[in-house]
Amino acid sequence: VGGTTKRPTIADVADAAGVSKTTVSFAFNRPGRLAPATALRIHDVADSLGYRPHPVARMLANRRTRTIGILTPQTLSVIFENPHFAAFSAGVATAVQASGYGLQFISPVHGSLARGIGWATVDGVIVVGLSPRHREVEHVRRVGLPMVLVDSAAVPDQPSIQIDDVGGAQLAAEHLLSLGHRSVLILSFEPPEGCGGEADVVATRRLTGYQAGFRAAGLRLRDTWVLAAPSTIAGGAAAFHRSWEDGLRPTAVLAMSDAMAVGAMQAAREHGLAVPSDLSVVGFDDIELARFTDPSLTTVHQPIHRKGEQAVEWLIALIDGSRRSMAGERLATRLVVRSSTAPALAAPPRTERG
Amino acid sequence: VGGTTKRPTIADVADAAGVSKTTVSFAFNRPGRLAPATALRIHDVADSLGYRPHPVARMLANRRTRTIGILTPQTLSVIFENPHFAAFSAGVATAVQASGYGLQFISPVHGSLARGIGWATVDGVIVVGLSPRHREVEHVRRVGLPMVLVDSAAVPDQPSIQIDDVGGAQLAAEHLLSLGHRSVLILSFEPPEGCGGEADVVATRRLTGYQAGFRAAGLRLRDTWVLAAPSTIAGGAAAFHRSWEDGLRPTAVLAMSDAMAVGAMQAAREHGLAVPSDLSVVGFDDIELARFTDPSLTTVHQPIHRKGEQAVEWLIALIDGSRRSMAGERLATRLVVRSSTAPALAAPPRTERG
DNA sequence: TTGTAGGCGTTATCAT
DNA sequence: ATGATAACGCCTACAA
Repeated sequence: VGGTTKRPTIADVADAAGVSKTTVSFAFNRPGRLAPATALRIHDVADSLGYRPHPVARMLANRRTRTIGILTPQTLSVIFENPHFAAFSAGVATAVQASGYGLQFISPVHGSLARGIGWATVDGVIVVGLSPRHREVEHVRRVGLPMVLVDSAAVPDQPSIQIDDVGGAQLAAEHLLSLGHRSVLILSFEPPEGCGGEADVVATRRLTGYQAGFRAAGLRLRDTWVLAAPSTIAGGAAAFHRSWEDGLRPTAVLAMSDAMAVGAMQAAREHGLAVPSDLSVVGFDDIELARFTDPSLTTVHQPIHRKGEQAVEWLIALIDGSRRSMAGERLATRLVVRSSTAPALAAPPRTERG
Repeated sequence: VGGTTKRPTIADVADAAGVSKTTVSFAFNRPGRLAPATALRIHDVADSLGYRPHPVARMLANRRTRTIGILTPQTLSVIFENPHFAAFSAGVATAVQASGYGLQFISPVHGSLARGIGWATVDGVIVVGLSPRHREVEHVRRVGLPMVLVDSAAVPDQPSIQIDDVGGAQLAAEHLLSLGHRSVLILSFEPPEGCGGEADVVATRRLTGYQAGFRAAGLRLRDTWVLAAPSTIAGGAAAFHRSWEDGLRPTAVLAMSDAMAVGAMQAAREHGLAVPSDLSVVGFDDIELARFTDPSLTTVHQPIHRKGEQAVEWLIALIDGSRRSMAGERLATRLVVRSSTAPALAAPPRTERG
């Protein structure tokens, strides 16, 4: 129970075993190059001393950390509570683990992402939800850190995972319109904090898709029926309540995330509305929960898990310098019709007040 | 543009600015000790060169990483999809970020946690769901890495966050029994993989609590009515289906996690059962979703977020050597009665077959 | 206010 | 099969 004795180093082991540091290093990293007996003895000595190679020193000498980072502008705590991000992280984690890499979450330190990056020991980063022209993205590029963009916008010469937000959103809108809905409330993401007024690219694309759907039906979106909220269950619920108090009486909701959609369904119930007979709801993402709500949620499926895996694969290719085909065909989205949508009532209430 | 040019070092900056390495270092770490003009000039030069201090070298010289690790026996991917773990991580992340630390997830490399630890650059670890006598825990202790145990068992001289699993489970059981239920299906965690046959301590404690509740009512658990499943929505659903096919006809379900409870509710609906009139369901954890299911879920609340924060606080105290009061009063649990439980029907079906 | 020199613990190169 | 020595990039007494 030595307490705070100094941590043994490779030199201590070398001394105790009567060999050189090189030999000890070999015992751990290239056991094949050593006489079996020597290797064994060294490991015994190391164990008895409680020695293990110092990871940081190892990284410095190797000039690689075998760790990749996930970079987001949001606070870590909101991230884990966001089902979409959690699922994405799961995809990333799967690929990372398969490649024998470590995973680090990089978030703003004292509000500064740059500072966070400055302390992160990673070989490359996956950047989520940041515009390619964002300050911090430029920073990473200048620093020369390998990087893959996700949920961002496409720029040439910059690997980025694209998904078909516009197409998916359009399908969602068309579905609702074809069911006869004309009073549609749109629940949009709130622009992420600390983003310097930059419009959230994903929200913009999805809105564009909704618009396209409306236009195809000869209609157009009304600004009053677009509400921004945090992409959470509570956020969606609050937004729906707000719209109700403002006198809006939608027959359908188009939510940019499943979390918001679930919140809207919950809020609707509290106002005595039945889903889908009184109110249809369409989400986005197709998180696991969407199959398990009551009624199950009609939503736009995107390959969240795959998105994470592909980001890692590309990033590691970038790190290894093995420039593989990073041709950016965008990942497809598709509408999944479940039980939260139904035809609009014959005479949908069109009033905007009372 | 430059492609693969060598990364600039502190020496390059020193040369370009016509000062010594020390001065450059001061410019970054102790700006106060420098003439303002000098500091400014150095920063300019550094920027134009694209220099940033190398995090790994920094760690080596400082002998601290300013990063803490979360250690779990599970695959990272299952972890993020588990709402309870996600919420716990959020709590950890909150505290970590407030302390200016980084966060790293450590998971088995090639099936070995020890190998994962060997490569992790952390000042200390939070160990989740591992028995104090687990091989890997012993390993961490021997290595002398500061450590806080969570969802584990209490041992003297080892900081660990305790929550009142037994008491909470007992409350849940008593609630159901007092409503007249006698045919109760228990959904238990599956023992985590790679745990070497070691019983999962949390599951054991909760089962003990259920038992205590039954005993207090003069009853006892029947083994046939305890089913193990993965702690997920799908796992809970599958388990309920299985029990139904086995001819079990419970009037109530006692699930060790909210995820499993939600799954059971979903499965019950598919068998034409209404919750709570035909089947009462009680969960455990009180995740955010529990308030938003339909019907909302009666469950045992535990302070998940707080659990994460406290783990970090203690760990950092350990790292800093500021031995604060780590007196282990266990965090309280309490029953939250919502809408998923109701009195049992007058004549509960007691048959175990058909 | 700034510079000199040694150390942090490891791996890699090149001998022997 | 093993060893001496020089990186790796930074920090920090201590000296000037």
